[in-house]
Amino acid sequence: MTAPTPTGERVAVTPAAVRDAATTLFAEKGYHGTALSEVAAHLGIRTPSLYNHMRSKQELLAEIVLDTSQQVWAEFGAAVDGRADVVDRLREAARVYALRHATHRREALIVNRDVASLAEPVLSQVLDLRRRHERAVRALIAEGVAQGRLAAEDPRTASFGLLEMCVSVARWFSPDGALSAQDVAEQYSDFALRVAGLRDPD
Amino acid sequence: MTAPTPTGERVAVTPAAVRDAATTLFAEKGYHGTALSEVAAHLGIRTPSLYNHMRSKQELLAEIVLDTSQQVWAEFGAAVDGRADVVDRLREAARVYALRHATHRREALIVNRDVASLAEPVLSQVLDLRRRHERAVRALIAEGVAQGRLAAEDPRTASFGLLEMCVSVARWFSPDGALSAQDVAEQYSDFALRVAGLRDPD
DNA sequence: CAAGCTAGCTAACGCTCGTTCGTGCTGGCA
DNA sequence: TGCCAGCACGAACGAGCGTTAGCTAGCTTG
Repeated sequence: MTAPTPTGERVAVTPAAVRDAATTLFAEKGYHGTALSEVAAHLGIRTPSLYNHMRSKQELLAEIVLDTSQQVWAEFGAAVDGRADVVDRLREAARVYALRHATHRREALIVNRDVASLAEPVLSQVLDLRRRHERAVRALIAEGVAQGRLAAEDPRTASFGLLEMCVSVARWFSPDGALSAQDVAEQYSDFALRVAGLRDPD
Repeated sequence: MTAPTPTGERVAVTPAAVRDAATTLFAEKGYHGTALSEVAAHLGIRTPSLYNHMRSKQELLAEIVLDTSQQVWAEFGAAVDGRADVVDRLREAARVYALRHATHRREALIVNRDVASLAEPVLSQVLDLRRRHERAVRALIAEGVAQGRLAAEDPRTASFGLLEMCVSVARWFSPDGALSAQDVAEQYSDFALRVAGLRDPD
């Protein structure tokens, strides 16, 4: 059950462990920049042994990206669900999005860098999920503007800026830093509302 | 002087043309995801002929990324130079940065995606330039806060969010869209000041 | 018209990649 | 105790990569 591990690790090699190692390496060096031999070395086994736990390198990428994209969409739904105030909904949507990019840095980096390396049909599914998310945020901003609560002159531009700002958390956040993931998410949800033109911020 | 061009192009093949083709393809599919054979096909020549106009694939990447990074730093200097008001300086710094990401989309995408594929010593130079830029923006924010003109509670977090928001322009902007690069840069410089906590926005 | 440079070409290199195959050890269960 | 499934292994594959070498057609220059 455990690998001989010439590199020191002694964790069980499972499909989840393979995926985790691939996630780390894909995030660090990119999909095309990572060889399966590196994934295998990270687990202390030889390259062909990987195929006892996965079907292909492409499927590894597809799983990581699709799962993450679906979770983003689900979290957005949960964030806005049951909140009446449009500003509250937007704040919470931005907060969970920023929080995810602090707590799931590796997956976020892969989604934003290697989506172009995905094969169909997963590529279309992922792009569709991403589009739905952006449109939903844009609609929130537009609703806030219509109610006079927000002052964004162009909801599309604002939604792009706001979302990508949250994405960028994955590029610098460190769990060892002074700020916790929750702290950062809180700050970024404030930033997001300011970008959307919240009147009289607290 | 002109290539036989089985693919239809008939422009002269020069070092600049090779770099331009590589820029387009690296931006689209990533450094490791692009084969030199594709660059050659894009120019209507065979792969080995590329070596009459370049030294290596790695050097192609290094030139693109280093040049761009240096220009960013130079533009920042020119933007803040001679402006007394700290808010004006920050606004202009954000404006030129956002503008560049609309007008030089391909280069921006490469810098942000493939910097990890750079070899030393260029890697260190690029990271250093990027760090200088971020620190300078952070200092502007801190100065604005000290003067009571801005209300960012953490200049570091704000500078990251603000800069990466501008970077994201490269991911969606289209010169064929309704907004010009200047329009977008204007909007984003407003966003940036709001993120930095500008009091009573116009 | 001869010489020489430019820049294209084909062929070939050494290497690495993702993937497949068949073998053999090993540990849990009947 | 004997069997069977699980899983790591070495060997090998075909393909594609970046790069080099050597050749040649054509333009420029005296």
